[in-house]
Amino acid sequence: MSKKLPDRTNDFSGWYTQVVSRAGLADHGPVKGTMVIKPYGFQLWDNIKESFDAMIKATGHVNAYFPLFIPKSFLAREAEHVEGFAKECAVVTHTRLKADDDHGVVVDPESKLEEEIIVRPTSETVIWSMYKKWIQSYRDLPLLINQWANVVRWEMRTRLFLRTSEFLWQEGHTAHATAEEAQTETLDILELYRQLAEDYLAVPVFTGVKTDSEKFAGANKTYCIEAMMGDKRALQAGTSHNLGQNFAKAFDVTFQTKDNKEELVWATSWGVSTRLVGAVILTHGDQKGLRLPPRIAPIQVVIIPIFRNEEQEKAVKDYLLPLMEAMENSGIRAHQDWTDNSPGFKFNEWEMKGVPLRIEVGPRDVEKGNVVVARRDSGEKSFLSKEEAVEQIPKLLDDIQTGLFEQARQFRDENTHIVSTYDKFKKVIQKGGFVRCGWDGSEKTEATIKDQTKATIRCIPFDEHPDGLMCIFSGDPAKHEVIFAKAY
RNA sequence: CGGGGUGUAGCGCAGUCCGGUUAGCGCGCGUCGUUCGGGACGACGAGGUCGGGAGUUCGAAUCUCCCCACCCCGACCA
Repeated sequence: MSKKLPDRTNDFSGWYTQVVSRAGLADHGPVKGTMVIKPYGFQLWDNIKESFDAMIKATGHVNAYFPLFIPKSFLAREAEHVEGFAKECAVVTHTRLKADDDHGVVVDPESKLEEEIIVRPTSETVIWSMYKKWIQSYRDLPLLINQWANVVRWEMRTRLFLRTSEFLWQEGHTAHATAEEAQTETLDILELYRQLAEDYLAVPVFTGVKTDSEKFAGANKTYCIEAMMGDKRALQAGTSHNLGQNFAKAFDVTFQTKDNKEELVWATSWGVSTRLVGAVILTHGDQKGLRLPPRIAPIQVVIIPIFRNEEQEKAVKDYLLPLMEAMENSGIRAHQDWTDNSPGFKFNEWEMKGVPLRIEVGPRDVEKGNVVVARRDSGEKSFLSKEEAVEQIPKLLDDIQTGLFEQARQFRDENTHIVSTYDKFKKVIQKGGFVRCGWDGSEKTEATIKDQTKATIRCIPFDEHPDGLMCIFSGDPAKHEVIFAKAY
């Protein structure tokens, strides 16, 4: 394995693959398109998960778990939904194997299922089949349930974290008495996603609504957060759907109002996935590897001891004790690396893994009462007294958190262009970047542009100003101001 | 599913065209020693049904046929 990563500007995708592997985040599973999330990668996901879990619990949501298996017929209940997912469903057709003649196994034809079972690509259908039982009165509403689960979508082209056949996510499914309430929920959750992305992952996002062609199959409206990756392509980082009464109709879920009328309930669903880990890598990584935002970093501070003999080793170890204790008391996730690799090797290794702060402690520091503190974001090294270090570390971590966000936002803004001619549009898209421009609202325009440039409408941003704008393609008055980009 | 490619040690590869002793190399791994403030070095060592099957041959990683797997490029997607 070569020591240097592939060049991030020329071979971004090679760079990504290597970072995922060499930072110890994930590996390929034995079945094509599957992913093994390794401990370091899983801690990262866990921290993201814990952060969001706290947010939804604080807003009245509760967790539950619904089955992996869904009757095949359920998917067909909602017309658009089935069309959207049919092509990528794994199907269970048999329930057992039997020994083969030559020491293998074959599917036992006798075990064929009467009704085949699909592996959930998303859980709307099972959940709404249950909601039908649980909802009778307006008193049962709103029903605010989330689940953390795996889902399977049989993808043709996969990449670790960004698109895998099986992935982990959370899916919220809520039921409400009124359309207004459902709409409020949809947007409230989108706001939580924005906070998760920006305040925790330090990934700046555009918020907005999807066009009809890009919306979730079965939704009335899909809202999203869209981020720009280091190669100037867009990544959809989270979606929140207003499902209207589509699933209530499909599963016949009604409730009695206060004045004893029977009405269909209103629904939302929303999800973020392990793709967020990919977003962090693609947003903050640099030529040395990962750079993790402190709030979600599995290890926030790594300590590299330096010594030449047993005497020095002991001196360093003792010297570190109070420092470790102080960090533990302030809730900092610190790790000492006592492996027998050389210090230089460790520096590179932990930089690859993206640990925000590194502390070096050697004989010279012990003698002077110092430590060396190095920032992963800027590479800057400073020599601090031990006491200063204890005091400065939380502040440095905060600095890095906001610094990474600011850096990413600046990069995104520099590469988001307002253009008014299709020529200019094509140039920007080809070079890489986001385009903000007018769109006449027609699906045909959208499809033609996609065909010609590979760029899609990532969203109609909430802060759009379509007045006076012309459509970039047709020249007609714009119905919306939209953001175009090539997407993952 | 179409087009292209690759299967040899944990990983990356050479050897295959032109069959011939004991199948190599780099990284990694193990033991010991010297190192250690930006990817250390030496010595010794472990590790292979050469993707699978059948065939040709005195002899097959190498030639022939069949099968399998995976990767890359085109139509879908969080």
